[in-house]
Amino acid sequence: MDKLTLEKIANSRLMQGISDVEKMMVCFGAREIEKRSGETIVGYGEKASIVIITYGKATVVSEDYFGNRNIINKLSECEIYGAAFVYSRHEVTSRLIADTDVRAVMLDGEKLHKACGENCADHTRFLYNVVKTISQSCVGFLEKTEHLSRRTTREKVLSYLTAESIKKGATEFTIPFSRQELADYLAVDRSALSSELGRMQADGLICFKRSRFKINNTILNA
Amino acid sequence: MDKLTLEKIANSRLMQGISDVEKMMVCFGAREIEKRSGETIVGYGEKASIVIITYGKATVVSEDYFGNRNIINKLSECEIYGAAFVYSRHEVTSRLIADTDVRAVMLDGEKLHKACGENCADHTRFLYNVVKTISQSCVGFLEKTEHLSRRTTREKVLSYLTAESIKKGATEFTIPFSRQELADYLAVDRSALSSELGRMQADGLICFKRSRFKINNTILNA
DNA sequence: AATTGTTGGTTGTTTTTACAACATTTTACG
DNA sequence: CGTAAAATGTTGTAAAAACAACCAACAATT
Repeated sequence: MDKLTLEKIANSRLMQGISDVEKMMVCFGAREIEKRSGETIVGYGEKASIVIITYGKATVVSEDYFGNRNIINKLSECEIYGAAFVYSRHEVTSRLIADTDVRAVMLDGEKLHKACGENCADHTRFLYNVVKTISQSCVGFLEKTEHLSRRTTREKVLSYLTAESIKKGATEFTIPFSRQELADYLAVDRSALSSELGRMQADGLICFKRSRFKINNTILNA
Repeated sequence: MDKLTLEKIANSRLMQGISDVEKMMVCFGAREIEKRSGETIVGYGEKASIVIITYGKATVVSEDYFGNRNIINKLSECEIYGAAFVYSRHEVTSRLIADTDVRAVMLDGEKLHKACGENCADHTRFLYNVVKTISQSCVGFLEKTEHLSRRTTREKVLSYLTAESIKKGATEFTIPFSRQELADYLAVDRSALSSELGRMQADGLICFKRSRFKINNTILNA
């Protein structure tokens, strides 16, 4: 495992405060993988494992039997996928797709359930990091259900954009989605989303160009 | 803390395999509370803590500024609330409401972050239980977003009912929601939900009476 | 610069939903 | 048992979304 890969892994939230990251990789049966843009990194029903993205970007999706795509979230370098499936021992019900060429490290699901037997500080710390990471993604899902629970497209968009604005700490920001992706994230029709965004701009609620948005303070009166 | 309360706590998923539950309660600054039906057990923005329901039932909700209620899930005896907020250190963004008269035990959020210092087996096991429990609720949210992402009321209902059927392992089962609650869970209008359920019954997809549902195998062709 | 593909925007039509108002059934309780 | 209150079902209408088909802008490639 090269220096750079190890560095990316050490930077992931899972490995904060771990003294011997390399040893952990051995413990958890880490193996490096490479995928081309568009390929599936982890598919439905596959053996659960934790994926750490070390290079590139990826999207977590689920699709129903009629091909309706549902975007769950987006992952960048140093971010992880799959922990909730590993530790709940639940079947993998989402799919991880490479947006770009991707390098990643996969930690074996079964090995993650076993401590190293030495009850070492690193394993305890790792478990704590897992708790924190999964909790954060849990709160993230909670936020997404907030958006999805809004009745109109306008309300969904406002809910998402204000949350994003708060996260970025600015009224002007770039979102990580194309139009089609934003539509799939908010579970609305793309063209309907485009129309509504246009109306919202006409109403003075927002300004936007492609994926760059600015929300106006008039938004509070909407 | 009386025998029965302690027993309920020991039965919660958080305490599986813990040898000295009573000592854990001391470590985590457990305090017992009682609420009347309809009262708020934990409100928005309150100090994060883990709540273990020892008697009664409760509902997790969030409301937007215009009073639209969004039901997140329902909790029964031995089930827990709040762990994701505690460990993500995120602000509490949902509200826990008593459906019936409720007795519960609250574990102090700050104390949960500290091990007992003795690096004891019980604390390690507890942390592992936390991981498992939060992972399960994470997967639960994932499932809920599946329902919410469907475009029509019929699809939302089918998605929910088939998931429920699989969970119960039977085609006939009782759901934990009233009509209004199911509507708030699936983010649709109550009367529209009633109509749609009627149409679905007329179409031979389902049979129902109040909260008792039976899904037909014709559902596979829908 | 021309070509091609991708992305975003526009418009009109059909379907679906929200909303409101009311009818019916069930439940709680004096 | 009878009545009130709550829950569920029904219907009609107005609003909103999905859908489809198309156009415009932009990016990448040669």
